[in-house]
Amino acid sequence: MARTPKPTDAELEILQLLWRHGPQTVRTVNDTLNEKRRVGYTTTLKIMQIMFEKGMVTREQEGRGHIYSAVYQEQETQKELLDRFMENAFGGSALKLVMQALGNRKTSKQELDEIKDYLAGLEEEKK
Amino acid sequence: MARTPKPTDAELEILQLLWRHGPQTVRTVNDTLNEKRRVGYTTTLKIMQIMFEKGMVTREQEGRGHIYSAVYQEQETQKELLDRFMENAFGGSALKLVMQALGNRKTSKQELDEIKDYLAGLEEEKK
DNA sequence: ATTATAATACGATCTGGTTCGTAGTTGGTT
DNA sequence: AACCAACTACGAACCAGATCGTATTATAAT
Repeated sequence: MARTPKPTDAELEILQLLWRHGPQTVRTVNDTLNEKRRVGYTTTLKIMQIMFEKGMVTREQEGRGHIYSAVYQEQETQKELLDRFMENAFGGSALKLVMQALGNRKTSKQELDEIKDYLAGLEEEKK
Repeated sequence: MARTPKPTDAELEILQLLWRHGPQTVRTVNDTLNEKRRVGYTTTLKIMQIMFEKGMVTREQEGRGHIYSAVYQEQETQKELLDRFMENAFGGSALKLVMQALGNRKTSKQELDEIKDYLAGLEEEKK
């Protein structure tokens, strides 16, 4: 029960929706998912039930059904996933990962500037 | 056969070793793996055989056994994985990913400097 | 040549994730 | 009260990955 559980791909897809649009019913989530690809209602239901058992979401009764909410915030979940990914794919090197993320990709000048500002801020803290 | 196959976690772990220490036997790979955790020899063998079938590694006979080599370079594989991960976990935002990677983590001043230099280089190209 | 050693090949098992069908329940409508 | 629509709960089926045991093969040493 201790740590924030690591979501699977299907779970992450649902978490994204809960983060973006707030607490929702299974129906709503499933409808949104079906805008992109075909998924059965009970499939979505099952996954959200599993997420509930794992403690990744809470739910409260509302009429006949439930309204689900994400337990962990987007950022802390992303941090966990990133740590794992950085370890698995980049041998733990944040440097390599960042360079790969910025390189050979159409990062806008504006984004680069934002990152530079962000870096400047970090340096301040370190001092 | 077309694209660079997406390695699983276990495969990636082995690829790391092939990238770092060059072509090796199953024995060598397995020994190295066992420095960190307990894995049976046939497990490692099996995975490397599968990787061979998938075309992720090549191998050449050498006495009784084989010497395995990675087919795809570290960087191109990392790029594939990163693209996928960025999409899944960060909704495709390189900016968010980079910030998360640099923030709340003990990135050394030296690493930060390297990144700044790298960014400066990128800006040059863009201009 | 026989044997011991070490590698390969193969298949069985286990686990976790995804998908969905079916059965049962409940609340709102008539 | 009876009915219908929508929701939940549950479990079956399927697939992929990981792990390992066993059988087979081949090399090198005696």
